[in-house]
Amino acid sequence: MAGAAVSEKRQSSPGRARVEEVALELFAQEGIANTTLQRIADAMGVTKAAVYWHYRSKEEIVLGVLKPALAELRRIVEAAEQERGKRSRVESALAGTVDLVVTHRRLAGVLLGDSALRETLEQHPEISELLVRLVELLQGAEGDPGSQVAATLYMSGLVGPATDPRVAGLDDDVLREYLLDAGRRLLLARRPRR
Amino acid sequence: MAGAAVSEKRQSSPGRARVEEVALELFAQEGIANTTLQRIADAMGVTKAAVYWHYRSKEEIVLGVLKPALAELRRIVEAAEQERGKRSRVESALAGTVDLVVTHRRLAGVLLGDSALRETLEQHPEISELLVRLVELLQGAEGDPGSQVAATLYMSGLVGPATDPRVAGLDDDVLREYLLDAGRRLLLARRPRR
DNA sequence: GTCTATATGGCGATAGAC
DNA sequence: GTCTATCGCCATATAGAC
Repeated sequence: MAGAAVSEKRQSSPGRARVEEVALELFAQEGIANTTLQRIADAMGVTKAAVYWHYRSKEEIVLGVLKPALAELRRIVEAAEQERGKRSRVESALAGTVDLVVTHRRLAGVLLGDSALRETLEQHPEISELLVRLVELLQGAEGDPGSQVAATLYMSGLVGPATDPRVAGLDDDVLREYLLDAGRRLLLARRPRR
Repeated sequence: MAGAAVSEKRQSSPGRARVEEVALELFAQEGIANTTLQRIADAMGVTKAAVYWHYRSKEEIVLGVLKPALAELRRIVEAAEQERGKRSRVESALAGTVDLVVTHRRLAGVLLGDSALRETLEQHPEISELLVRLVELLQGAEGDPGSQVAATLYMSGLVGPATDPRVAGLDDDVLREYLLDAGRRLLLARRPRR
């Protein structure tokens, strides 16, 4: 605790980085709920108490793991909202989310796949507000039921390509193109009026 | 235990039906992991031990709740496999799964949304084999990566429309049509070759 | 079939020595 | 920063009376 305590830099220490690295791996493999502090500690070769020196709760570990992805998602949403046309906004949000999922598959799988995590995220207004903005972007701001159904199908569906072992072998660039194709058909194709 | 023990009918007693009814409600509202036996018992106005008289484990309750949906899914898969053309098989599997999700939204939400449940289902070969056959049907038997991505996006995406509060107000018939539209665009639209 | 009471175990989290 | 040890809690599951 030499000069580190000065002004409390919050977040990011080398110790935390190591914890979050192995935690992500375990979260992706076995889910958050099944990943006990004991297993994280075992994987690091230390004890629970050593892990807990860096954090005050398990939730803090989870949020630490998710933080980079959420920061990136925020940039994606804000960039998409800068686009002028409706269609451009959808395209931008689509390209951004696909890229995020493809390049961070394990993290995306954790973020999207864990139902218990949703409750946690809803406790954090700045995060759930971000997700609302994302869904609105994907809907194309139409707000008609057809667009809502398509948008929620796409959003919740991303977990499949992120975790399905059958697509795990695809290169990033290949998966990205297939996902963009699928997303465009779902979100941008002309739909019958009702 | 008058004449009920004769030949062990397995499954389905009036007592089990009542348990599974309230269990489904709680599973849908708060997830399987958060639904303790105590809460099921409270909702029924009895004690944990009374609930446990009908079952040997919590997993048996979960499987009991899921059983009707899985039986229906089996009929859907087998019917789709009887269709002759590739496209007909996709159409049939799509219509069947959409109908299942729409008419049993809460049950579908539980079945599709719980990540811990997947591990349980994978322990039962006859169930996971059924899901494999379903994915193959939705892929159109092509097996190319684009079809795999689309199929897994659709499958994992169904949980959204099944649970999203923004579409909860839609009538069954309306939601069914929107989901069929989305599914057709995703699974049946011509895709660029690669 | 339902009850009270308890066994059994794992979890997150803390205390305090080193 | 890491350790040993332990607390407090709540979960599933069981025993046995009624």
